[in-house]
Amino acid sequence: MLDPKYVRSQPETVAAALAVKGFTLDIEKLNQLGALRRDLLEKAQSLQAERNAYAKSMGKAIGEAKARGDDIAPLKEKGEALKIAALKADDALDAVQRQLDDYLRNVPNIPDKEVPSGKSEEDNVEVRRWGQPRTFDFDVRDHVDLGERCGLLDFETATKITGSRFSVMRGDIARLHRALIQFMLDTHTLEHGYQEINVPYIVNSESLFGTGQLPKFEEDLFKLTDDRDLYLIPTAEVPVTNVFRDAILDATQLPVKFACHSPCFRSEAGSYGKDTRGMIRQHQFEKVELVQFVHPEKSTETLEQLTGHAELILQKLELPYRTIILCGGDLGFSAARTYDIEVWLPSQQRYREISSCSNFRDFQARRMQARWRNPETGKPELLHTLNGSALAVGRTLLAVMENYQQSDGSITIPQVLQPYMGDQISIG
RNA sequence: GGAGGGAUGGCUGAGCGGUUGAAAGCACCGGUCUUGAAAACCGGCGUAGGUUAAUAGCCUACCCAGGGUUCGAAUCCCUGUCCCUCCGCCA
Repeated sequence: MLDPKYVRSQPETVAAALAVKGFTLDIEKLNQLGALRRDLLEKAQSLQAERNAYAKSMGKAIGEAKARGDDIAPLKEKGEALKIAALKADDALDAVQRQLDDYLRNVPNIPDKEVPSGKSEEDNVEVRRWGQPRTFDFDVRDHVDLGERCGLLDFETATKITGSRFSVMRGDIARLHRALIQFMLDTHTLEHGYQEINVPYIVNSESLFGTGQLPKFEEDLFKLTDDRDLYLIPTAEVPVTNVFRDAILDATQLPVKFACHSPCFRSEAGSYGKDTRGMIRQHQFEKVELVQFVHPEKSTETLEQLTGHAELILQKLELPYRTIILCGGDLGFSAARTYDIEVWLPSQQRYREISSCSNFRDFQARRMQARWRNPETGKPELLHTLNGSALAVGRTLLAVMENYQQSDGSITIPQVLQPYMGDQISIG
């Protein structure tokens, strides 16, 4: 959520910034509701003050009246009238406040100044490229063919068990998948100073509101049908970021850096017919996620570091990639700036997204009330939150399969993964 | 699943219908004292919103959350959430 005070005081500036994201801020509506709210608030508060003062005076008055044997009913009458007036004023205020909240909760984060303008992914800007796509002297297979050939990647069985957009992995492919997870977690915990964390894969709606998936994007989620208001996580970002919901951290604790492996569940409603082949877009996939909580002045540089941590995984795996900065129109609801990392897929002859690293500034922190105590002021202030995939495991697996395939359909295991595979060097 | 007991400020913990935004202790900050520190003593010390030039005052809300009773609720009632103890079941 944006700071309501900031929106109120600089509506034109906010509106201009949000336009980059393709969002039209209804200044008229905000001004109107804001002015109305202020009037109603003042009215409600002064009525309440009157009511409180009267109630306070009543303690003594009733005692005295009783001592004299007087009827106390007349004394209560005025109190009753004040109560009714105050409740009425509260109701009027609540109605306006709710409208204002509903509106503000659905306003996206303001993009950084450096974010390029643009409507869609066409307008994203490449910032760097690493590695040279390999040239093959044979016809490349995609991961589906490669998996079928060794019999260890099976989409048909998954369809039988559950439905479309699921997969079954067996044997060395399942092991390679697991090796990738171990490798990623070890790299981030041992080399980049992240603490490994394991969290629930089912979360409540408050957590989803905190990170910004709710209220706007409920259709992307799997919701449990019992009456407990729970959802499967679409990303570990949700439980891990909410670790510090309603918390006040000490300045000495910062930065907090978590690395989390988890499955992710996405309904993929609205992506029918898109990436239907293979494991690019699945309802269930696994991911190693990095999450950081930092001092507000550090988040800009932290995003660069965090993106670098994700890139290093691809470098160690020797997979060619490029990094792009998302344009305003492609930027997510909660993000102020996002870098996507795209890995080279020989079967598609193009780069495909394998990681997304974002700075949310105080947007999520405000929704979650995740704060730190500033020693300079002694006051709690909002943190900045960031996260990034490092990496999406399923997509990394298929990138390894395709980039490391041999003419006979076997797959060479990248050097850094061999220790995690019992020094095995090839699959199939 | 059954039977009980809880939830109060950064922490511990009183209060159980009216001068309680909340005793007391700890922690923290400022001061006195001291060569320095500790101890002792004095003072301060929640968050959010409104008003305001103001981080000054004043006002409002908040004692798990949401409803209710009452002129008046941290205190009484209802619902929910979470925690604890015992029994049962269970990976």
